[in-house]
Amino acid sequence: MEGARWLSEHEGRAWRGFQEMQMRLTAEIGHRLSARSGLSSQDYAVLVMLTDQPDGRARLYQIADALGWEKSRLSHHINRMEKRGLVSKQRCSEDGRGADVVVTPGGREAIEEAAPGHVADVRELFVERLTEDQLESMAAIAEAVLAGLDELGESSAGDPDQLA
Amino acid sequence: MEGARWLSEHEGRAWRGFQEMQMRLTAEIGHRLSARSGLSSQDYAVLVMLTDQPDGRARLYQIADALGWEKSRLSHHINRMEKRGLVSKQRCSEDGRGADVVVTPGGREAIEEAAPGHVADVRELFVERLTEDQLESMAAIAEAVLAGLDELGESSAGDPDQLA
DNA sequence: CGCAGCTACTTGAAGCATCAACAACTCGGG
DNA sequence: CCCGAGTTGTTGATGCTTCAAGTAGCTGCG
Repeated sequence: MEGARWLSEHEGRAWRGFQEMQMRLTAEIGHRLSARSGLSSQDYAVLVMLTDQPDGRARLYQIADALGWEKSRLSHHINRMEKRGLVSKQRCSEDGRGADVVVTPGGREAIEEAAPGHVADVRELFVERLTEDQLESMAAIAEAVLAGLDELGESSAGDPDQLA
Repeated sequence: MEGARWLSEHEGRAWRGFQEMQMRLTAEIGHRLSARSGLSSQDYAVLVMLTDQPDGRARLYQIADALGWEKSRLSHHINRMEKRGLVSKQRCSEDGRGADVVVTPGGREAIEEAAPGHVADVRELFVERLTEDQLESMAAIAEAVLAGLDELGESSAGDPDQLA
């Protein structure tokens, strides 16, 4: 604890504030979502991604990329969603190893029912709490931090090991 | 999707930015922490809380309150940390049902070794990416949102169900 | 005292996330 | 054509989180 520069009062307030907001806000919003619709935030994210596609279908790797998830996590999750009838999987034309994921009518209904309430929660707990300037700031802050994260894996390809 | 007011471009940028920043930043920082020190963010949070106490000890419910965790989660987690030698549990004087959690020397060493690198990561990936004004904004934003969340459970006690 | 109800913590089951290993396929060079 | 290398997805083990139920000790009221 000697050599490193600690966080100043100012910096600490921002960082701890971010952390606590992050935990409590996502917890509350996720809890409300699943209480009302039976969908977890993860289910919701997958369904949004799929219903954004014109044909309601996407390859696993496309979903994983869009959501920033690991392949294995998605594979497990899609299996669970399939058991609940929200999506179905089909061996892919064109590429014999791949699989297409398709929203089922039930999945579409679930998200269409869930979305308005979810947006209302985001409004109530986040958007309405902030001024125009603060919303603008939040977007800029996220952009700056994400740009920093993007720089990391940039030089030597993807994110794995970096071997020289 | 009809009755509810959707998010404007402006609002959506702030919300989605927050979400993505949240996911990627906490993932990266947590990953670095555990790669270097073998401590998860959760371990780290528990150890910080304990080493903040003058005697390095606290009751389970105090830790749970400070961290905003559920009792059961903490109980499981402390058991795992105990197996790894980071903390130890003692039946409590003064209250026969309770248990005190105490940092072990090993736990203290682990966090003292982990802290400088962790702070450096927070600096590199968060603090240094932002201007003074943005740090100030971030703190104010968190405060505003957290105040909103605090109002929720305020009227009829804790956070459970709300029955009237 | 006796008992109801509270608080503090534990437990077990089920779902979810992560990691490492693997199987199946495609693609490009010889 | 064949082989090696990369891509796509699956699987199983392990650890973590949540939920509901349970145990044990405290507190207060008749």
